[in-house]
Amino acid sequence: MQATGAVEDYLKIIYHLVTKGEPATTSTIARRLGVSSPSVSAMVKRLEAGALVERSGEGGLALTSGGKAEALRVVRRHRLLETFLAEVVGVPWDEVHEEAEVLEHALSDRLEQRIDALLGHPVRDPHGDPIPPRTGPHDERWADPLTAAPTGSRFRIERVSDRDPDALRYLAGIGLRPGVHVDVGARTPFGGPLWVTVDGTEHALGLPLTDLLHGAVVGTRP
Amino acid sequence: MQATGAVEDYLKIIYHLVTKGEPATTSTIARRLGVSSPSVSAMVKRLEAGALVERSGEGGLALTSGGKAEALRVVRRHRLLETFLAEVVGVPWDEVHEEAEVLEHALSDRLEQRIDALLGHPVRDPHGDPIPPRTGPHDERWADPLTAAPTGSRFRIERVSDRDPDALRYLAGIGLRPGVHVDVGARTPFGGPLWVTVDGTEHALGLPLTDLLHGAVVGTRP
DNA sequence: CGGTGTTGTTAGTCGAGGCTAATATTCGCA
DNA sequence: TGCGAATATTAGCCTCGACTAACAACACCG
Ligand SMILES: [Mn+2]
Ligand SMILES: [Mn+2]
Ligand SMILES: [Mn+2]
Ligand SMILES: [Mn+2]
Repeated sequence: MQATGAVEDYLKIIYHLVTKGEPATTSTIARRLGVSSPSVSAMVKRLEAGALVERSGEGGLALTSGGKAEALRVVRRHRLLETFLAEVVGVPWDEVHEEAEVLEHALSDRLEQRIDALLGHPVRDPHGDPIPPRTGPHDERWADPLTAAPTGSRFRIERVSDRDPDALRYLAGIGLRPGVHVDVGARTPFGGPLWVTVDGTEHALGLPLTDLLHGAVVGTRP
Repeated sequence: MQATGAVEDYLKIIYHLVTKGEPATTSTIARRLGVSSPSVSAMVKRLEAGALVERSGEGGLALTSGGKAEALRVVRRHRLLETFLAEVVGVPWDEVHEEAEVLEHALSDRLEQRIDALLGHPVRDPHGDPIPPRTGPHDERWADPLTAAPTGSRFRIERVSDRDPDALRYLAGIGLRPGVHVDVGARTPFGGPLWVTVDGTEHALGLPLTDLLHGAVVGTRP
């Protein structure tokens, strides 16, 4: 089957849902892609005919090995482009995702390899997302969200979800980027904000925000 | 009307034909685009409905002001991308055209402006083609082909047609690039090669090649 | 003057990728 | 227990952009 831009986007979404443990169903795909359910039904039929996805026992869809390989190629192009745009062109980190979402479908193998070499074969994009290698194994596992970190712990941010530009700008503004350590403070009950200290300054982060930040506890507050 | 990638390519081809003084007809467009005549007929109908082209008295099609503006936007993106790929990414000059042919349809205004600024607002692409400004007048006129230069003259190369990668590689190999001066030697009769001296070395160039090189006579051989 | 290309259009078809409306199923909850 | 909401599919339609087959209008040439 011919991997058009639309096909690539569907495969990528299914890949993201599956690797986050969320079910890849008609409705979740439709919501994430901003498309009607019948459109997804029709596309899934084409993807099945092309042996890129299959119905997986429980609930949703799964990628076949061919579908996963294709999805990884698109994810690789996306994250390489984000890195390239940020590091070489100077595009701010809250804009790179949107640009890469389009360019990922127009990048040739040849140019991908040139960009990869120019960047020195990077392994993480500006949001901390791992860049799948051209061949060989790839680990997409997400670390725990900051939401899950216990009070009094020290937390190292590894990945920041890149889908909301406004959130990204805010987070960058208070110094929250991959690689940064934060001290986890009090948790306000009933869905209230979580207090964290970054660079000596305290901030109250709402749940929508703390769910975007993933990483690992690396000790206790000094 | 929605300017899809296909529409952009049609407008660009019509623009190129018209500015070279060649008629923009169904068959010339079909040949250049590698597409059937009926496909062109249908697309031209859509372009007319969208007020992007109109039948021009003699022979072919003409761009409306809206169609020309759209064509210039695509040409600008194409040539900016070629320049960017060559200067920043290090893509060889015989490959940039093919890559830009695809990327030109995926470049946002925002990114276009960043690249333009990063390059210092270039006015010529790697082949010497003028980059249309974002607004304001643009001169696309082609200088004379080397074919027309008289024996014994000194010729300054301004533009090199970028459509044939093999020819570009060959030309670069013997030092023929925009800005270079050549001494025009004997012209072999009956379509035979033209002798030119570049960098002190004599080369015999066939007609297909001398037609790709455009520029101006800047004096006589010293 | 009568073929024979070349050119352009129409008619009809196709696949991709979207849409709405209608129709099951199933699930949660009063 | 039964009703409404969510979920998925089908049917039917649309646009875009390609294709082939067929046909008309000309031009050129022997
Ligand atoms: Mn995309
Ligand atoms: Mn990212
Ligand atoms: Mn193009
Ligand atoms: Mn060029």
